[in-house]
Amino acid sequence: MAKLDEAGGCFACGSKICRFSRQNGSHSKRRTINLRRGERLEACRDGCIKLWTIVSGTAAITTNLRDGRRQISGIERTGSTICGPMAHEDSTTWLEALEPTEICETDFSEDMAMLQNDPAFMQVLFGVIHERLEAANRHLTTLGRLDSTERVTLFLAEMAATADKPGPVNLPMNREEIADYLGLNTETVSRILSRLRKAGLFKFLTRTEFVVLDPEAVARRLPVRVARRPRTLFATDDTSADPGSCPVPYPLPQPSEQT
Amino acid sequence: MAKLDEAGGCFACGSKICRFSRQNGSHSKRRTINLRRGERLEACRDGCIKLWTIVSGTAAITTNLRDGRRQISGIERTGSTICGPMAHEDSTTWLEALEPTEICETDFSEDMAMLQNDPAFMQVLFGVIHERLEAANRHLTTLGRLDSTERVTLFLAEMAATADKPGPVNLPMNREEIADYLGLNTETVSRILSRLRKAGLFKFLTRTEFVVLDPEAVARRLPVRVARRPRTLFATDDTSADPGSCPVPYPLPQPSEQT
DNA sequence: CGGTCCTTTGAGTCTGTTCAAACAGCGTGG
DNA sequence: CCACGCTGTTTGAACAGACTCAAAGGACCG
Repeated sequence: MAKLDEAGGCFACGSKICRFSRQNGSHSKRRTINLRRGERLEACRDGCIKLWTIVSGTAAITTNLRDGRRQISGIERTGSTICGPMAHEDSTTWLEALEPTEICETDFSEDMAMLQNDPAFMQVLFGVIHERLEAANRHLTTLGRLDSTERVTLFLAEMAATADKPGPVNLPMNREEIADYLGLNTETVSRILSRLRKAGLFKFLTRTEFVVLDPEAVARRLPVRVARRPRTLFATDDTSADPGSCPVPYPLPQPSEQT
Repeated sequence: MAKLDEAGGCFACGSKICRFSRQNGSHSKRRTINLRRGERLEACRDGCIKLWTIVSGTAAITTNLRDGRRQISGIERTGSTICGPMAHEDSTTWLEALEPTEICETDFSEDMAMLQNDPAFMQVLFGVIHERLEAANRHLTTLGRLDSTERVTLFLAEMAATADKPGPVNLPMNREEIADYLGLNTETVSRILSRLRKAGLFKFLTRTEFVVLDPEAVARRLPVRVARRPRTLFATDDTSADPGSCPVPYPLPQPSEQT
């Protein structure tokens, strides 16, 4: 058995999903993958179920249309879990590391027949996918109804809000990747970043590191609230595991506010 | 007990979810709701879990930003099931009927403690939410990377592909609703519809009924494949229930093609 | 027949894209 | 150490697509 922390995840990846993987015997299906920037994980094809949890780093869920256009549908950061089957029939989708990224992969393909009868597992799986749906809907609205300035502003605010550590925010993406996430193009992103910098909202220390100078002004410019990091799957460092919150390893998401 | 059809759904709504609702005793939590155009179902607030299955008609999942901008994140048609907790902290989201719509509501709030230990139920729940995530990601790419002509073309093609019955396609939305779905504005939608009509791709019988004249040309103009109706939850009319496909009521979606 | 609501069409404006060029950072090799 | 080239970024000018504002046209209903 792998060591489990108090919150029910293993120390390797902090996720609450990997504890369902086989730990002993020849079928141990869990492994750690280290990706360098640009390296990809493709969704496997025939009927396998893999889950990836970001242990550290940042990765993009990327879709390519057949004529080369690209859309990043999600930026996944430390602690978030991606559920395998992401390939559409037609366009290609994969997970791509934006910086050196450590991923805990659990392959449930062989165990699926058993696990789909395990309610605890199904609850975790539901939680994972529900979180992604929420994020997708938020981003949908961003692309449909916010103008380019609002998109970039929201993007920076969310990168700041989901940062691992306090202090200057790490921005492990180039202009083209930001553009592909926001449905814009490189030059537009660059122009808007310059404008936001001149407006005194953000300060760029380097091209990949910035500080939010005026959070109130940022919030005032946005017609939506900035999404915070989802309820922490992680029982990281000091904040030692939310104590005995619920009997199941991952609570079914409910429409409650926990502002 | 309610009558079950061969596929495991009840006759009332055809969904495979409602069979988990209590059928007898005082707690029967299933009801049929008839909405007229414009009427809404709000996601309930405090910790309740409701699922809505569209028995007939069309409804839109609609989000309002605080400054009045509106985004329709999904068009839900006969057979699709919506999972309750859709409200963000900030903006308001609801389900709105676009035409007279019959909805089968199942409220699992009281049964949740029990049902979340029922793997069959969790599998269905997973299936429901997974289907919505797929749709959300497709639409995300549409909004991020397709131009207005492509969006409208794709929209019409998908309305045709998901229509209940063959023959002229029913389009139960006005121009503003189409615009809110596609991230455009009313006039743009109208202009593009005119252009597509003149190009001989579609023919409008009335303002809310059209025919796809040239499906090949439509497909050629699009950089993505047109999404078809998801694997039929329904064992409707003649096609009597896909025979013994899998032992569980709803198969776990797998990254398999079934073109 | 008149009124209302939705749609269509036009003219002008603005936002974001395209194309092009200059610039900055950085590693390599002389 | 500096020159060079590569890559990604910034900025500008011209263009195009989508939006705004406005007005006319249709459909429907009392």
